This record gives sequence, structure tokens and C-alpha cells, in this order.
Amino acid sequence: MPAVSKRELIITEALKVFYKNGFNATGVDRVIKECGVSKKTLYNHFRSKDELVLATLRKRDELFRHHLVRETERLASEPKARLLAIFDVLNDWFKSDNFSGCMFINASAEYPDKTDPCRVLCAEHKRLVWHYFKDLAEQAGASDALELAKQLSILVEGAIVCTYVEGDEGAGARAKRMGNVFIEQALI
Amino acid sequence: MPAVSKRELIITEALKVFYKNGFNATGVDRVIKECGVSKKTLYNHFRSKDELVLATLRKRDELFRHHLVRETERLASEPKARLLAIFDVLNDWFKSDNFSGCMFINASAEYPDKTDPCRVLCAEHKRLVWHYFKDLAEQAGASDALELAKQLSILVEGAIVCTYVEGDEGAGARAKRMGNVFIEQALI
DNA sequence: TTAAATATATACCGATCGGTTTACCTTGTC
DNA sequence: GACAAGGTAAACCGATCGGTATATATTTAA
Repeated sequence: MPAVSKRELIITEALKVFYKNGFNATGVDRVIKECGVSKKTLYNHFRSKDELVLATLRKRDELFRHHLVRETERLASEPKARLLAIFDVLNDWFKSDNFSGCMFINASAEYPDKTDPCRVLCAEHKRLVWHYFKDLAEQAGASDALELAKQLSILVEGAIVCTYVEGDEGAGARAKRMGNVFIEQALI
Repeated sequence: MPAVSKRELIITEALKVFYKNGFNATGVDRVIKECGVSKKTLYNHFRSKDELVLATLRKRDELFRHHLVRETERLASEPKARLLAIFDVLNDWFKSDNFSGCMFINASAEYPDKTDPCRVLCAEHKRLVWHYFKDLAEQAGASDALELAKQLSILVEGAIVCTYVEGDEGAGARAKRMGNVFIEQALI
């Protein structure tokens, strides 16, 4: 048994190439070439490409939210400051050289059927993210934690899109300033 | 010469099916079946599928912005009220039964190369949209029209994503309330 | 009326798609 | 040393991809 299982290796490499190139545009031949594995092995671990896509999205959800929480808590110690720090974590992500937008927004664009397991997972990811915002808002003593969380969620998604689609490099900072307005408003 | 040229017919039908099903997932065979035209005719009017995709995006940009301006100006007569009415137009779009997110966000997800003509067009579309916001902001006498326009742009993109990806039906109304904060702030 | 233009349907092209099969090779275990 | 498990490379499958060619029908204009 290798130090890292073949399954994890495939997911890791597939995640990279799907994120960078898109799902429909990336064939399984590309995936197996990228991680030096035979096609038999891939289909030994995953029943279909769809299942591999799902696995990569689950992995991305885990990695992204773990990173978000860890970095937010590293940058600030108080709940209110952490609500603001969310936007700093975002901005660092925007500036990273492998930034290709939000993988879940991208996936939702390629899978138009709302009931597709992949789409369901994307929606759940977004829900889990703003749920973390809500936790922080409650800890900060926000008057309406759910409302503040959903407000911040709109700002986060807006910043992602303005950065990725339009190439507006100031969107992250602007969203932070806007977020501060609602954070202050909710914590009076 | 038919009442509507073949070229326009193809663009109209391709727009529908690309918007609903995605670009990579929709083959040209599907497009010609959808509009009852031979493949030869399609390639007589467009050099390649990429060129057809570009033409549909140009058409979408034209239709979308025309609709946005017309509806905004129908719903309100004063510049300030029109800035708010933008969100009402958005919300009607969200509630329409053929809503499949923003075609330009979706296209950007499928074309990862920033220099791809399709991506350039998507960025330009977004720029033209917030430029309209800026025009309204200037007419309303905003202290910093550009800043207000870009703030509203973040809210609009955020509302689109929260509605489409997460299925949050309250995102449009929430974005409107948030937008009102910045509109009031800029018009003191 | 006739010739050119443009449409059609269909067969075809090589490449790639997701997925299967075959045959061989490398492991660790008993 | 034998054996099963799980790996590899590569051929192969039918379907579909974007795009072209051919041969025929319909339209248009001189």
C-alpha cells in the first residue's frame, strides 16, 4: 500500500485539472496522463467520470472550507474581526497565480440540471460557507446572525465573480469595505 | 430572402440551447437540429463553432443590456429610483422559468483562457453593465459614481450566484436592501 | 427561361469521448 | 516458490465531436 493511496492521488490530480480546464473540456485520458495512472486503475476506483467529478468537488469543499476557517482564525482572534478577515483570505486567494474562480460556480455552469448530484453538492458547499459566517456572527453577538451571514455571502460571491469574470483586482478590497458596513450595522 | 435571416435564426436558437445546456456540452448537431437547418448552412454563416459561440454571446449582451435599460427606465423615472429598480429587474429575471444564471459567468467557467475572445467579451459585458450603473449614479449626483457603480456590480453578481448556485430565492431582495444602503450613502 | 445562389439531406472524415477488455508485470504473503 | 491482488500499457468498443464533401432540391434574379 503506497504512502498516498491511488484513489487520493487521482482525486488530487483530477481536482487540479478540472479546476483549471473545466469538467466537460477535460477527458479521462487527460486525467490519467496527468497522474501517471492506467485507465483501468481509475475505473477501478471510480465507477464513472461523473463519480470522479463528484469526488473532486467533495475534496475541494473540504480543502476550501478548512483553509477558510484556518486562515480566518489565524488572521484574527475576535469573532467580529474574523468576519472582516474573511475578505482578506478571499483576496489572497484571488491573487494566487492558480486562481480560476470558484470551482462550484464553475461546476454549476457546466451542469444545468439542478437535481444533478454535482449541483446539489455545489449548493450545499455554499450553504456550509455562509453557515460558518453565521457561526461567527453569532459569536460576535450580531442582532440577526443569519441576515448578516447571507449579506456577507452575497458580497463574497460578488467579489469572486467581479474578480474572475471582469478581472477587477479591487473587488476583494471593495467587498471588504462593504462588508464592514453591515458588520458594524449588525453589531450596534 | 426570408423575413428573418438564416444567420439570425441560427444565433437565436443557438443562444437558447447554449444558455440552457452549456457550450461544451452542446454540439453543433444539436444546434442545427434545434433550428431545422443543415450543417452546411451553419458553416456557411459561421467559420467555426467558436465563432457561433461568440456571435451568441454578442447577441446576449445586446439583448440583456437592452432589456436591463428598458425595464429599469420603465419601472422608475428618477435616476436614484432607477438605481434601486435595477434589483427589481434582476429579481424578475431570477424568477423567470428559463433562468439559468448569467450566461457570461457560465461562459467564463467553460473558457479558462483569459485571452480567449469569448472571455474578453464576457469581461466587456460586465464592464458595460456597471458603466450603465455609473451613468445612473452620475445623473443621481452621487459623490463617487464609479465607486457606487462597482459596489452595485458586486451586489448584482452576488445575487445572481446566490440565486443560481445556492437556490436562495431571497438573494435578489436582500441585494436590493444592501444596494439601498450604498445608494443613500453616496447621495447624502 | 435559365443560370447562379443557396438551401437541403446525408455520407463521410479523423479525432476524441467515456468506458471495457486483454495480456503482462510487479508486489507482499503464506 | 506459489499465488492472488492490484498495477501497467495498449488495443478496442460504439458514440459523438467539429468540420467537409457530394449530390440534389429550392429559391432568386437577370
